[in-house]
Amino acid sequence: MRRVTIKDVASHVGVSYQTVSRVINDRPDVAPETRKRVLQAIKELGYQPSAIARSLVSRRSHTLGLITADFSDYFFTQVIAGAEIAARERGYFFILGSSERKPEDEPVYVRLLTERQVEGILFARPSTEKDTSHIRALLRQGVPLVTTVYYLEGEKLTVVDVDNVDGGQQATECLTKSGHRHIGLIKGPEGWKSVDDRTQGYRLALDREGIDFREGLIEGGDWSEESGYKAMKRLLQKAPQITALFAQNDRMAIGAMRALREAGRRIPEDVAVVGYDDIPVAAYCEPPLSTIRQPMREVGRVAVDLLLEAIENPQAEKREVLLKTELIVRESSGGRR
Amino acid sequence: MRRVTIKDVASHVGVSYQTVSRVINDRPDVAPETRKRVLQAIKELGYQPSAIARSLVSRRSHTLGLITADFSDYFFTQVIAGAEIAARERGYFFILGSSERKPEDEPVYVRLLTERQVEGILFARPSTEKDTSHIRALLRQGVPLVTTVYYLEGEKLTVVDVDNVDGGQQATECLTKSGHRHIGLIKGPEGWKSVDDRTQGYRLALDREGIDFREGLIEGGDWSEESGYKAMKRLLQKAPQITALFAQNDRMAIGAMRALREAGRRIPEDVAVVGYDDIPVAAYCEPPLSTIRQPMREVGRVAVDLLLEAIENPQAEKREVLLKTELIVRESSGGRR
DNA sequence: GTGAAAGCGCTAACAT
DNA sequence: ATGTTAGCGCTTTCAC
Repeated sequence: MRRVTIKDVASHVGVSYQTVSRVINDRPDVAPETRKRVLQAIKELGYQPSAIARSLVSRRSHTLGLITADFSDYFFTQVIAGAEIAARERGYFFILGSSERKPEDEPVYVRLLTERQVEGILFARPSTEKDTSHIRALLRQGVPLVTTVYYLEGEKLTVVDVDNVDGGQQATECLTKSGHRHIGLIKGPEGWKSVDDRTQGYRLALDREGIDFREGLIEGGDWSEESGYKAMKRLLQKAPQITALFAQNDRMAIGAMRALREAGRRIPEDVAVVGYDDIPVAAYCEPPLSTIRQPMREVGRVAVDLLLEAIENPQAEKREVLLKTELIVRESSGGRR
Repeated sequence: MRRVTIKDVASHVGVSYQTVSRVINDRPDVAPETRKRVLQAIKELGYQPSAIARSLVSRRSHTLGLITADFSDYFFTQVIAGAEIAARERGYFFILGSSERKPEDEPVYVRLLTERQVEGILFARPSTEKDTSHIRALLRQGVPLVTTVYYLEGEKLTVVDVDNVDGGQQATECLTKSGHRHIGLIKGPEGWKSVDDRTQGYRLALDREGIDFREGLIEGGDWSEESGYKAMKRLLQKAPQITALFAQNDRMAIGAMRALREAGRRIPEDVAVVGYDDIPVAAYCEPPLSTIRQPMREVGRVAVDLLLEAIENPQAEKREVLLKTELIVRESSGGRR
């Protein structure tokens, strides 16, 4: 069962196959009558042009590579959704090259992606890579490249990120403004820039109120509910005086709220809580979780815009785009005290 | 900045480019010394074979198409993650062809996918399509095709699904076994086979205990927390006697639990609740949610296995594979009454 | 063991 | 307006 090719169409109509090419590419120089017959034959034979053959000659694959690490992560999943839609609107497709659970394989996927002639690569994963030489190699080769929330030391990259300093500050201010002075912090894992940024925002908000930044009020988790739960337990142990908590993502906030309930602390009366992300369940937690909403899909969309821009104009200046967050006040943060 | 081709390598070494081809394809007939020099040149020049050119001549793209509808859906996201890993292990890549929010565009993406010479297509989306003619066309053309949880009337498909009848029965039995006789049901949206199946399981479990199946205990949602919340409110209105609830996914269960709390019903003392999916937050709800765990990643993995099987052997018999669910008992379902 | 020739399906110049 | 020639980067005969 051979595929129908341009030549089959041509001989069926009785013209040269180049004429068929003209028709499918909507070129002007072809008689209306001929065009009609060609179109008819295309339909009859069920002809579909081969994108591969086209790519070979045009040297444009209209394909983008996507490197991701974790499909369970709500943030990146949404980024990918936004990116996918944006790419499709512009006539591009994504090839999936995830490296879930095996960051050490990433260089391999990147190579496979470039072998497939992707015109650019989007890195939609956190900055937890050890080996970055393959990325530097890409940069040297001039492969268009955009990352989301991922920076590379000593290299200028085009990255789309969320203003996490501001976000962390918004979250914390929501608490300080209610009069809280002992505000616990549950950080995300080491090595994430967003963690450092949100922490800095936390610090700025405290400073503004003249509250000391104290390590004793800080614990860390790995973004999971369970880690938030455990961090909160430790925090309750070492800093029982806290009256508020900023958890750097909603999942940890939810785990922390469970620990608080188990410890008999009421939310928000005894301990006010603010999360980060605004995942769908946040509004239905007990109590509904105040949080910071991030424009995740927008991140993906902008990333694709910049990637296509870089493809069009490879020597364009690399730049960093920061998107704003929004504070969503629900019940867990309490009112004014 | 031209790409380095096989010919560049050849002339650099001083051999014909066919010899280089032999080396990169690990063919035997090449002198060890020549091979070494070629390999050396490949490294020096940074040569990468063009997968596109290779595909053109070999007529194998080693690419699979992925049709999906919603990256926010935990189930399908996990299926995709499992599928992606399985595909990569077998040397295949996925091209993303989602049709999020625009099911009417699906035929277009399918066409674009086949133009890209995908060797097979995985449909990882629910069965809510109106227009199915493009899928029937694919079937007629003999394009290898596997779906997850999607059936097509009047066509024999290879589909990987979860045994939702059994799952619904497990969920409901967990409630009947505790002595509940007035068990409410919050269904997912119309048109989903999983909804019908879970409902049938609910019915079977009731039958087994000699409990009447009553429409008055049933409400429907759209899978979201909010819809579960509203459905529960309606249910409380029309069937205040219920002492238990089976919500067909966790997100609706979480919404329902909020409605129950607001109505002053304790969980599980007044109303026991069981969900479906075992999403990550389920264990950290208030109270922790009993639920049915589905082997989502396994679904993706098996789907890819079957797809590659169909590619190898196009006339292989189509078949349906049903994976088992697992009841996860936490607090929301209560103990024995 | 290696090279020459042909061709995968298509586009793009150049003829006519 | 249409056909001819060449070539994209590679694999695969078939010679030598």
